[in-house]
Amino acid sequence: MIFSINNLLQIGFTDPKHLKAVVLASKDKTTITKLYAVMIKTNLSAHRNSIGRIIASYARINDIASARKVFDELPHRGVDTFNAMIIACSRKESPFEVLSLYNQMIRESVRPDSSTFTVALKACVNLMDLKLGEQVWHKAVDFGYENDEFVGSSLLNLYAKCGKMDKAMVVFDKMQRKDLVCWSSMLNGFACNGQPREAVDMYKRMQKEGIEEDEIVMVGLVQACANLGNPMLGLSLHGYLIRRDFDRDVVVQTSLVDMYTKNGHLDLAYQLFKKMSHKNAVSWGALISGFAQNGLVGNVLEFLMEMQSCGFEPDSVSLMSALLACAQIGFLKLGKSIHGYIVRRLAFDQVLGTAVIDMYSKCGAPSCARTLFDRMDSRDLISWNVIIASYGVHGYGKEALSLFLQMKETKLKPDNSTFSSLLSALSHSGLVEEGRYWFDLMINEYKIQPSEKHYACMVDLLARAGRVEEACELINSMNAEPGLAVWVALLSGCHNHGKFLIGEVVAKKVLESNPDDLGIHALVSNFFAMEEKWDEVAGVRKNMRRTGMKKVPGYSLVEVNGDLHAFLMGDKSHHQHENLKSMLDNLYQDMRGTRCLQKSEFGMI
DNA sequence: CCCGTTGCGG
Repeated sequence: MIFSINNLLQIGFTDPKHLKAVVLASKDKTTITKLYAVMIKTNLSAHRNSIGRIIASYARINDIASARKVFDELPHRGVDTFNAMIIACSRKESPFEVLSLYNQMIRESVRPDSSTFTVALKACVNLMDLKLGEQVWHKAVDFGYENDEFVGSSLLNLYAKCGKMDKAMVVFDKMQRKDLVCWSSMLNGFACNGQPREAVDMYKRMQKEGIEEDEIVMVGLVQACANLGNPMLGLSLHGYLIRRDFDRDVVVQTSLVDMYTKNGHLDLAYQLFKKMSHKNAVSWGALISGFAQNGLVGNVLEFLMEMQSCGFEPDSVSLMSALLACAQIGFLKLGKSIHGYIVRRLAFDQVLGTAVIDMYSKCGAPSCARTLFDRMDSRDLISWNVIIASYGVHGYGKEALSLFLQMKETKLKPDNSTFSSLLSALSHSGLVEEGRYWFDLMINEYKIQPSEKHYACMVDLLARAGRVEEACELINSMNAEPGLAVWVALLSGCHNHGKFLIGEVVAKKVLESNPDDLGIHALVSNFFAMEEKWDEVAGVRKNMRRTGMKKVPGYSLVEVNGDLHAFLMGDKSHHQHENLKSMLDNLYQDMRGTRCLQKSEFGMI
């Protein structure tokens, strides 16, 4: 039976059967308010969940304040009214309100049900509060919801989002009944926690048990494929998605675009993107960030403009990619205007602010970076890491250390990248003793196991200062087999300080790992040249020509009034080449004349 | 009522 609202408002309604039709039909505030007034007058308001439906109606039109008013005016609140209010707050993403209502229920001895616990757990996920979530779960068990699929999948999701896949796995295996959401929570959890192999295993297990998959499960699988670094697997998955007709979903398409860019197939990513009939801001973000991560700066800027012409204003994700692109090529002028746009149109928050600061640092304006860093409202771990790295790469080891000491005064705990930046800064400034001191403290006080990067920094630090033997001792103390970066740092030290005997062994080690970097081969070649071992030099040179090296040699890029000028080794194509060459010759003569030129005399920009 | 896409650092 269908009733029109006006009809019901006229005749009044006394039958609970009217409720569903009434509330479903109410789409504007005035009607809902009228309905509420009628309900209060009739005995219907006493009917189970009639008021809950009014609250839900207000929530549906996003008028939480009215919903709250109705809720607060009620003399007696049952589980359904509480749930309606809790779900309304959950839609609005107000986890604190959700949990406050949940606590109120417990206090007033209103028995929560499955949906109460489900939504309360989701609030804990939003807050990333594992401890609180586990408390809610224990309460759910007390009330007999241990085997509820909704509560169970929320718990799995809590563990997944907090990076506790081991705990999730224990719960999952003990679950008596699992719905599709439970499976996708696990699969997506593995995919998002850097365990793509386990995600694929989970999918295989699903197939073995005959579970019917959906788009959401497939998104997790695509993400796993993106991180597996197996482009062929990604291609065949895409084929499967087409055959199963799962490829028409925007989210599936966007995750495929992301997968292709992560696997280096930018052409396929763009082809797919072009074919998408509905693109959202996230799709644009995936495309732009994919090209930015692969260093294709021109495309990033082009897409950013195309995005605008399609009616999407640049958001924080696309601008972050644009800033990364500017940082890569030193495009200070564009970086500055993006900074301006962010201040005017968005917010200079922690994440965007840090990206801007990093951009200034990489574009050769470390003092701008520092000024912005000091002006930030709040700084997270990455902000500190960026500013410490900024001083390091510009050769200000002492300042990097001083900022590190300031960071120690905050609540933030330095992590392995903080120490990477610090040690690298100390290394480039020749602060050997400080480097040794903080390296030891990192291990003993901060309990951070030194990684390959840290060892490479330390070997660089010692070898650069000519303490090659000490560097060798450090390498011998390593648990794992040293990687290429360590040997290159050591060889560089041997080259600069004429350590023939050690260098020869190290050069062999470097060549053994078949580096695809031209610069490394050049270093080995230069080392042999210093030893006047011309046969070896010829061998390395021949090898360089024979095997196409992946990494192109370094080149300088200078921006003048918004125009970019690139200079490659031996490249004479610049229109002012002769002028530039004589200018550089003059500068070089001047510098040789000024014997004790200090770095600080260059000043900061 | 529970699960899905993009994003700052070495």
